[in-house]
Amino acid sequence: MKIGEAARATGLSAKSIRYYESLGLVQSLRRDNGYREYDSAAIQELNLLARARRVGFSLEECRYLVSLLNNQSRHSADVKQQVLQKVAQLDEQLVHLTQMRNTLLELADRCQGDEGPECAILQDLSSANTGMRFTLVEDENG
Amino acid sequence: MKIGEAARATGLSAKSIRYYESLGLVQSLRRDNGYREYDSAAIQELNLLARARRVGFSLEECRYLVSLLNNQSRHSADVKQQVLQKVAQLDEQLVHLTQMRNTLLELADRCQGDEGPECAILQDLSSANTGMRFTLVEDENG
DNA sequence: CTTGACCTTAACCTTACTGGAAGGTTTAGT
DNA sequence: ACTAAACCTTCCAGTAAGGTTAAGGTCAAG
Repeated sequence: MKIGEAARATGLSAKSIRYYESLGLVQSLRRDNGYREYDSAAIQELNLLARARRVGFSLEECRYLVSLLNNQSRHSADVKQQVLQKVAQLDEQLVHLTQMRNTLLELADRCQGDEGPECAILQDLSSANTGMRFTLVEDENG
Repeated sequence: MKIGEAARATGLSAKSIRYYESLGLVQSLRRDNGYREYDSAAIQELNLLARARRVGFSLEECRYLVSLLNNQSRHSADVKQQVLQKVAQLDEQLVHLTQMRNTLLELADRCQGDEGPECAILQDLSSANTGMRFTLVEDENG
């Protein structure tokens, strides 16, 4: 298999495959003309890279997963732990994105959204960020 | 205000402030010794940048928000639309991350997680990804 | 007079690629 | 045999949003 076929087979771009090779994540044989050649074991590795990337693993994490794939004395517990750790990371991200989303919705709710220039959103975002839910008010004895 | 104070006041790093200036997102006056000087209007812009970044706006989107902040004939509807568009983007991301998370949990469920090398996760990830729930079948009339 | 805390610019590192330049190879068609 | 399309090769540059380090100027205190 040449790189273009390998790309179509795995859903990666040829560019990405060369990039992964430059990082030592996969190897390729070479034909006499210099073209890269991929066998079924290489295609397996590329599939792992493609799919692991799609579910959120970084290339360094993929490097570890590929090493496990090629290690016949691996423990499946190590693979599982890596996956569950990634789930925990995604959960953190989800919490963060949800907070951002809710903040934006609260801001949008307080904005008229008309032809006028007064805008609660801009007022809020451009003022000092206390991070507080309540506003400080001046004392009577100032 | 010097850049360090401005940084502490807004929660940005001095480095980021210089970077934003290099992109033309904010301006600064200069003292005789070359130090940057920030007035309250500049601090407002920096606050907008800091907080807009935190809720997910890109620097290019921030550029637009700053231009609205400085445009007295703006329409608050434009600000609101930008915010709601960002909410929609975050919603897309949330869907995507949630799918990734669920895929990973399904994979983890099918893995023993023991000392042995057999691992449903690696098997799944390294095999061809149809990504399909249904398989394409050839037409009778070709 | 020196130390420490500031400030300045410039240049490189990061992640995970994508695009393009400049050129070699193969294949199909005429 | 010639040519054009469709492959392939390497290398260089750029993206977002800064962080890090280097090398040096400025300023206040002790």
